[in-house]
Amino acid sequence: MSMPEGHVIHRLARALNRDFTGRALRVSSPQGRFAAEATLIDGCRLTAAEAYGKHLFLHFDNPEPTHTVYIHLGLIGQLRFEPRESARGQIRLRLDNGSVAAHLRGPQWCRLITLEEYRAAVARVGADPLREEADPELIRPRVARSRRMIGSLLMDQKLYAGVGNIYRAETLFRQRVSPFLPGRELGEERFDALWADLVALMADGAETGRIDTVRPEHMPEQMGRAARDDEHGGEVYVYRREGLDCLICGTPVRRQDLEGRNFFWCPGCQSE
DNA sequence: TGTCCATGATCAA
DNA sequence: TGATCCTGGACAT
Repeated sequence: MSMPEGHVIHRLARALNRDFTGRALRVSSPQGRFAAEATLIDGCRLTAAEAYGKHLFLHFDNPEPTHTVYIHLGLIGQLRFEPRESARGQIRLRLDNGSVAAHLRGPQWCRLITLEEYRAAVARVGADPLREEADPELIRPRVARSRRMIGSLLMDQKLYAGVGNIYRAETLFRQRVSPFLPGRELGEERFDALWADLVALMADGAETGRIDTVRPEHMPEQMGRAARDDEHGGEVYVYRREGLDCLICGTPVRRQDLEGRNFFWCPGCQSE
């Protein structure tokens, strides 16, 4: 349903910029947990929505020092565009542009922050494959020095911002890289290949709202349906395909716990 | 009706 | 490393 990897956050920023920026908004917190903050920016104009990795920033022309709403959806949060009256569930934040409402439910956090705090937050975020100015050279040396495995480094938001559990598994598979390879043994070539692949995959995801990673030549007839039924909303090689045959080599896809998250991979294709 | 689990991250120890 | 937070769908009972 909701799929909060970076591409989703970028789509939300685009949608907000299309339909909500430039206007004064009614801001409220029906649930109450953001009510005091909402009062401070109610009636202010939204000047821009921005995504950095999985972090979403909404800038308002508030005369107070607190200009920016800082949202992180976490695992289960969702931001939906709905009729104002839609009252299902607990609505932490409502942005009302007069014709439609943006409803935030179940976020990991929703805070009102100052310009200084905004700058600090952005500075903490790593290279985001979905941002034009993202510079992989800033993280290359850190990956190249690291003893941590690449499967772990890819989930580190201070390095690869916006990459989540699906993109991690899928890009490692596509580039035939073992998740257990330490960063220091990755090498320039594979680092470049992973980065380029993330840029392409995530741009496509931001465009379509789905995570499709399977190349046409590997797409079996009957797969489309099975993959869509699996609910993550795209066609993939390994994510949640435990026990099914690898689309390339036929080896059963394996699942393994990696630092508390499910990791999916093909031992045949990703031997090194 | 209840339990488990999820595309995430933080905190305590 | 494990507990915790937040929502909602799948599945078992």
